[in-house]
Amino acid sequence: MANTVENLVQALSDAGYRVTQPRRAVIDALSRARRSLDPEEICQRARKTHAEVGLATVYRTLDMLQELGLCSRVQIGGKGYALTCSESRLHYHLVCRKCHGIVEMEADDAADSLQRRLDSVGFKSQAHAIELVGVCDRCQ
Amino acid sequence: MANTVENLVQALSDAGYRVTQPRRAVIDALSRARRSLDPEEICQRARKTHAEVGLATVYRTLDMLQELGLCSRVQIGGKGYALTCSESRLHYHLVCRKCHGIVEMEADDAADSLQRRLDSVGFKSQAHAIELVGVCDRCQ
DNA sequence: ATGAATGCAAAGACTTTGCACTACT
DNA sequence: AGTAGTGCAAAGTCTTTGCATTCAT
Repeated sequence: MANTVENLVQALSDAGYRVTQPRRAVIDALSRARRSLDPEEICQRARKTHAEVGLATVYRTLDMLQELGLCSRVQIGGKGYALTCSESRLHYHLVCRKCHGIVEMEADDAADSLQRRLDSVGFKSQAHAIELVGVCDRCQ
Repeated sequence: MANTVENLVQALSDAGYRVTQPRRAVIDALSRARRSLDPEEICQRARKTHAEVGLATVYRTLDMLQELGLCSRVQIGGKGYALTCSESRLHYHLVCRKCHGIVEMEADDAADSLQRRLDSVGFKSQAHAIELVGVCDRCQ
């Protein structure tokens, strides 16, 4: 099941949050992104959909999405970047330290056994994705 | 092969960096920690070993260690936390979002197949560990 | 000896918060 | 209508940087 914009918006609504223009715009910007974006970038892109989007709202929306496990924030060189998952099942995000590009990697049996082991130690992972930061093919 | 304090110091030296008292103190503090620490905490603990350690040096040392893949920085609630690996092979770090405690999880076949897949997409992971942030057994 | 590394303090960057106003439900 | 959500700007944190001095090689 893919996390389309509509699915994300629906999840927001289901969680009892209001579906507002700025939130829609932020989600839209995140979904389109092929790389992880910092809050400033998200704000700029969101403004193309809905002119008035404040940086504070971007931060607030990101917190909300992260709370729901719909996006994650990675730290690259001290700075915070955010990305959404296009898949809702447990999988890997490979984040390039240079270009911030994202490669999503299927979970298959490796992650399944990972999930079983997480259960066995009683650890509740709040994310459906695992971030690996490194250098991608093209940037080496 | 475990990453003892001496191994970490050696790695520093091998990489051409000088082995100074402050750096030793930071490494020592990180190694003893059973949970991820923020820079301020690292600084305070390091001062027990070597009285004069500036926060700036902590940041500089963390950058250095991360560069060498000897420590990683996780983002929890917008704040940056650091942790070292006690193992040098690819494995998982389970970081509790509440107590910041760390559970290290063996890699075994799951991570081995992960490594193979990383190779196949040409992605160079700079970390030997994968961070998973969630809520641990005791904090639920 | 000599240049890398340090501490301090100042500068800079990132994130959160307060408040009057707007707009979902 | 009523309240959650918003933008703005100010406040608060976290991180980096400049520079004279110290210290490892």
